[in-house]
Amino acid sequence: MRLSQYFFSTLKEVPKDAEIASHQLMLRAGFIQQLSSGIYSYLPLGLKVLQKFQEILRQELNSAGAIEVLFPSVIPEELWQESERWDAYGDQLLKMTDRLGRQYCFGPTHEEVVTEMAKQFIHSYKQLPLNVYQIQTKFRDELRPRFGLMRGREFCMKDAYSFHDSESSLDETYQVMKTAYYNIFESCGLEVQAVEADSGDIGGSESAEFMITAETGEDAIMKCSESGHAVNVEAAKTMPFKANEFRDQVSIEHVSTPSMKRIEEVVNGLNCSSSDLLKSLLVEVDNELVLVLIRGDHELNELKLKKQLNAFSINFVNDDDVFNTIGTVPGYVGPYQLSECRIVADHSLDPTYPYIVGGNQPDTHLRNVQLKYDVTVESYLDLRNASAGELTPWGGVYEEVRGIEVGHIFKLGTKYSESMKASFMNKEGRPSPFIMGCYGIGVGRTVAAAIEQNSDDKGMVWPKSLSPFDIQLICVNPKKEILTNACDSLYTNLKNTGLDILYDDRLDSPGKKFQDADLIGIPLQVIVGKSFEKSSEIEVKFRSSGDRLSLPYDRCVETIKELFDGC
RNA sequence: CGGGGUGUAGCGCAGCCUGGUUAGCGCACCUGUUUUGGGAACAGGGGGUCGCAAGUUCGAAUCUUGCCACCCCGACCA
Repeated sequence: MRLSQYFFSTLKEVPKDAEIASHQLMLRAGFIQQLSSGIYSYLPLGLKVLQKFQEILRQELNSAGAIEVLFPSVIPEELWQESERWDAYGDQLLKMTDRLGRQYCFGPTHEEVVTEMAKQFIHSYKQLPLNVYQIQTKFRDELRPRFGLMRGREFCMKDAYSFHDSESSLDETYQVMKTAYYNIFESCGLEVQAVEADSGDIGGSESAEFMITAETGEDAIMKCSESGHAVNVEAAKTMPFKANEFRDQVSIEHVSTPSMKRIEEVVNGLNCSSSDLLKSLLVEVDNELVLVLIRGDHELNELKLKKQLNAFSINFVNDDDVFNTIGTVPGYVGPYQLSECRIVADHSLDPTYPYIVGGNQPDTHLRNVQLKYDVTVESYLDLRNASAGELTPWGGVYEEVRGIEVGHIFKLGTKYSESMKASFMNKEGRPSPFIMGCYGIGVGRTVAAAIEQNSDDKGMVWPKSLSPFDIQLICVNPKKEILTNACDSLYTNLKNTGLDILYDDRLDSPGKKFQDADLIGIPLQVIVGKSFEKSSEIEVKFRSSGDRLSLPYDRCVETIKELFDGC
C-alpha cells in the first residue's frame, strides 16, 4: 500500500481525553476515532490489526475443533425472559423497541441465542459435543466506559459455546479451549496469566480468566509466591485464624470517641492500630439484616459474602431508620449486646483478642470486646479480600499484580439449558439438558492490551503477528528519481514475496516519515536514502530494538524476507 | 446514580474574573518558492452559528438560569 494513496493521518499532540498509552497511541496514530462515549470507529490501520487478531482466533479455534457461526446482534426480549436475564442483567442491557412495540436488546453476550440454536438442531447425544464460536460486535452499557477500546460500550468479542452430554466431555473441551487460549495469546507475543476466577452472574462452576499483566490493568491478581498459582482478588481465599492459646476474659471499657466515625479517626483518636479495631458492617442480605465483622485493616469482599451466605442480593444499609430500629448509630455500630440481627465474622479474626468496637450509642466505642466471650457469632467465614504479603492456601504468600482481563472461560453447566428447556435424548433414551461451557475473548481489548505491553515513548511496537503491515518502506526523498525508482521496484519485489508492505512515498520531510513509522510501530522499516545514493545500500531498522543494518540493494529482498521471518 | 471538571477551527489551547473593534495563537489544511536522514523555511490563504436554549443588557464567547455532550473520581468499607 502506498501511503500517499492510503487513508491515514497522525497527530502530534495527545488528545486530552486519553489517559493510558494504548488509547493515546491509537488516537495519535489514527487507528480509531471516538464517536460517542465508549463507541469508536475503527480506521484502516486499527481495523487491520483487529482483523489480524481475528484471523489468529479463527485459526486456533478451528484447529481446536470449534466451528464459526454468526448470531444476530439484536435479540428479541422473549429469549432473555426465558433465561430470566431480561430484568436481572440490569442497566447494562441496551433495550430497544421496534415499530410494533416489540422489545429487543442489543446482545451483550449470546448464551440465549446459542441455546435456542442447540434446542432446535441438536436432538441426540450422537450430535455432541458441539463447540461453536462467533466474532461479533457486542454492546454493554457500561457504568463507566474508559480507556478507549479497553472498556468500550460497543466492542468486538469472540465468544464460543460448547454443548455436552456429560461433565467429563465438558472438562475435555474446557481444557482444549484453555490450551487454545494460551496458543492464541502466545502467537500475539503476549505474556498471559490464567487466573482462577469467580464466575459472577453468568453462573456455573469453574472459570478461569486470562490476564495480560500490565500496570494499567483494572484487575488485581493475587499470585502465590510458592506455587505460582494465580487468583483474581475477588476469589482469592484467605487463611482462617489459628489459635495457639485462648486469652482470658477481660472487662469491657467504654471510651468516649466524639466525631470518630471512620476507622482512621478512631486510630488517630485512640492511638491504636487499625488491626485493633473491628469494622461492623450492617448488610441487608435477601431482606434480612446481618451484621458483618471484619478487622479494621481488612476489606469486605461482597462476592464472598454473597456466596458464603447463599444470598441472591446484598445491599449495604444506609437508612437511619434501620439504625434506629435496631438501636445503633451510624458510625458507631458494634456487635456487643446487639440481639436484633444475625452476626457473622471473618474467619481471620482472633476470637479472644480484645478488639475495639462501636458502642451502639453516639460518640462511644468499647475496648476489650472479645468475640468468644462477649458476642454471639453465628459463624466465622472467609469474607474479605486477600492482600499482598499474607499466607496463601498453597504454602506461600500472596503477591499482587495488575492485569487486563482479555479472556474468560466458564463451565456453565445446565443453567441456560434448564431455564430455556433445551435438551437432547441421552443414551438411556431420556431427555437431558445440555451441559454447557462458554469462552470469551475481548478482541479490541486484547489489541489495546498488546499496546500497553509493547510500546515506548515513540509509539507502538507491534509483534509481527498483529502488526497492520509487515514492513514499512520509506523513500527518504521521493523527488529524486533514483530513489523513487529503487523504492518502486523494491516495493513490487517485496510484495511479490507475499509480504504486506506500507510504502511511505509521501513528499513530506524525512523527519516526519521516521516519526510516523515509529509511531505506527511496524516491526521492520526499510529505508532508502543517502546510503543508496552513495553506495547502493538500503537500511533496515528494527522497531523494537532500534538496531539498524545496511544491505546492498541488489538481492536485498531475500535478506529482508529472512529478517522479517526471524522477527 | 453522586461528586468534580471541561466544552472557543480537524487537534492542542488563550481570551471569560472586570461585557464593548473584524474572536486569537500553535499544529494540521490550501497556493507558491526554496528545502529533504529525525515532526523544514519564507510568503500568501481558507476554515468558527464560541456545546444548545432562554434570560439580563444599548451590546454577551464573557454575567444568570436550564439543558446537552464528553472526561475524571466515587458507587455503598459505618
